[in-house]
Amino acid sequence: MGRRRPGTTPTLEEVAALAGVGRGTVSRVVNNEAGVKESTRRTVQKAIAELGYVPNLAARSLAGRRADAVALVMTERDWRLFGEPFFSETVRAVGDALTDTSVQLLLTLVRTDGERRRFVEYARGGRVDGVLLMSVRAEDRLPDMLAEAGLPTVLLGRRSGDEQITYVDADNVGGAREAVDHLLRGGRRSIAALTGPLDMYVAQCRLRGYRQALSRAGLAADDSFVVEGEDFTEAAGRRAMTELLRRHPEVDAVLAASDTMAVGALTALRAAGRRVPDDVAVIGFDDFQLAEHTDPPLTTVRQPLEEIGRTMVRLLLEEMEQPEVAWRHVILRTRLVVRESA
Amino acid sequence: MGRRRPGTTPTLEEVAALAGVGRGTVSRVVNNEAGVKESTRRTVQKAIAELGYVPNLAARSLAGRRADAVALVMTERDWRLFGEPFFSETVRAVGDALTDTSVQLLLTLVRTDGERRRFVEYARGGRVDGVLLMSVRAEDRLPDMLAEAGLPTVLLGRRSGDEQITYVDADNVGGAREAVDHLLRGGRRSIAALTGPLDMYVAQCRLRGYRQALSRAGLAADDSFVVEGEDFTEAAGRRAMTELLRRHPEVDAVLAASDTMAVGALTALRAAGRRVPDDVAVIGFDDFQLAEHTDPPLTTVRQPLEEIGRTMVRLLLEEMEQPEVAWRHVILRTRLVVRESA
DNA sequence: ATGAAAGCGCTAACAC
DNA sequence: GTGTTAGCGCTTTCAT
Repeated sequence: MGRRRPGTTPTLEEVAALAGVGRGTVSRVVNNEAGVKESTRRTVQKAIAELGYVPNLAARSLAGRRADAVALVMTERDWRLFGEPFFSETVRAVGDALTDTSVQLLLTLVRTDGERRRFVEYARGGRVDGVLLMSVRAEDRLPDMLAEAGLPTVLLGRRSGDEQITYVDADNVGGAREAVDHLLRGGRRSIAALTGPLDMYVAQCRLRGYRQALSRAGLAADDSFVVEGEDFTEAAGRRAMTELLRRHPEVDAVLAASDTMAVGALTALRAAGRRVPDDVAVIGFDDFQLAEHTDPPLTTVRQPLEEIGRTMVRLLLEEMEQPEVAWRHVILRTRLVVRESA
Repeated sequence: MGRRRPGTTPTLEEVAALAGVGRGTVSRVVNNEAGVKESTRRTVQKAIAELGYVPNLAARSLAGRRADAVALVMTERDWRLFGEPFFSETVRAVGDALTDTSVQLLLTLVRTDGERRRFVEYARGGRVDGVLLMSVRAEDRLPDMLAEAGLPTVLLGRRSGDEQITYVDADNVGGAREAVDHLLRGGRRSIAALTGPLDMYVAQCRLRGYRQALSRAGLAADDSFVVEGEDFTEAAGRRAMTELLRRHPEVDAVLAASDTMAVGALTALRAAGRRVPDDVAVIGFDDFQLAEHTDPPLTTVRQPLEEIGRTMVRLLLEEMEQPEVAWRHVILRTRLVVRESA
């Protein structure tokens, strides 16, 4: 709408008049529906081109069809995190999954409660057909507000063990367990975990996998080998590793809750004069550029972000078609990417 | 609208019925218009709350009002760049500038021509009131397509010297000149420039500033001291610096076209056994975390991103009100942030 | 101050 | 096949 000069945007009706057909026919042509004589179709298309007609999307949604747009929402107080590879990779994956559709992807960043309210109004207002949410904290009510409004909603990750909304998640428990198994096989015995903030379910899961691996190997649990990071950043990893070295100088392996944390851990280890990986092995969860550009290269637990994005989109589109399904959960396998220094 | 169960979303009419007033009155209350008796207003508000009424935005836009949304578009083939601090900082700045409005910010990423087309349809379809564009290449027609459609459009940066669309830009020429002046004052004489891709106007401007400073100081221009990077990334900076050292081992100062490039240059310099800044001084354009976390800290030419974002939003909102203005240009001053090692 | 009525541009159901 | 018609939910005159 804006203040577009009236007349600038021709309507369906004007196209119909120029083509000498009814509005219904034009509508059919525009929406590529079958059942229009080829010759009329061409006449209409010429009229459309001549007038530079573009459908008014507001009218279209109002008339009962879909908005042809979905929102991908990031709920982070700190927008700098939005520069993290995890986010940009996810956005890319979701965008890729939508390229062949006519669905417009709308990225929205929700920081405050005010923005939360505004977004709910926007979404409930029927401007999107569905919502994808990433990085949702356990206490965030946004997903419930959307779901209650009857909006198809899909989460990346879950807020707790009994999430009542459709989500796609990586097998964080299994991934962490596998990583620790790998360390154990390598002969490591003093294995520590630098976790993410434990009010996030994803961090809890990874910690659980770590503990499972140790207990299955018959090793005693020692929580002094677990240090909680305040977030998943490099700085948090550095601080956590420093604290860990203070407690346990004898540590010979570390599982970090993210690849950025792992890089932070490396820094702290080097500052303490430790050699990696001969002296201390480091495995990071997640796997982006950072892990590749690290020297020595990090072994990582890779999340299938590409597939996570694709799956989220698939579930969302399906949910838009079949509202009778209450919710579904999909867990994707992680993959251990071993990078041993030569 | 999705497949929202009918009746889930009450309409204005139902609110009016419950409150025992006309639809017009409810509309006025919802939009906070004056001229409604305080008692009626309260009655209506109670009905709204009771029904959980939320205005249908499609209907609202259709009825002639604004969409109450603006899009911030990134046109980058490579979405990884979207993780660059320049982008996230700009997004943050624009978001901040919009927090106190009822305007929803929609971030969209446009990579291919297909996505370009889809976005234009979306925007022309009246789902946004205006468009902010960042990182537009010289040959990109998207801004023109939008402007021709009568959509208020504001660019961050310009595509050429005679941009015919409203834009906000930093004083790239002045910033580069100031940086080189600073190097000259420090006694440097063999000053090189690692530029961005020269098909981008911003890169041309920074190169021009570099040349101006040298020529004003009476130094001969020597283009073998200029190396063009393929983009603004760290890798490009590393490669450009390596090439430069091959050509001119005697170089004693470098102006890099971005802070990430500057970091890349540092790496290359160190690999070549050069000491920074005693031996070679480095100044980066732009200024984010990287510059701070670099050792030694980089001197940088800081762009006022906060103010750029604010100004873009202001211009866009104004343009939405006054379509009679053809276009406006705003250039903001940069600031040299000197960080000398102790 | 408030109700009634006329669209906004489109889709979909129904006639022909 | 194609034209006609009835809304979708809201804003906005225009009466009252």
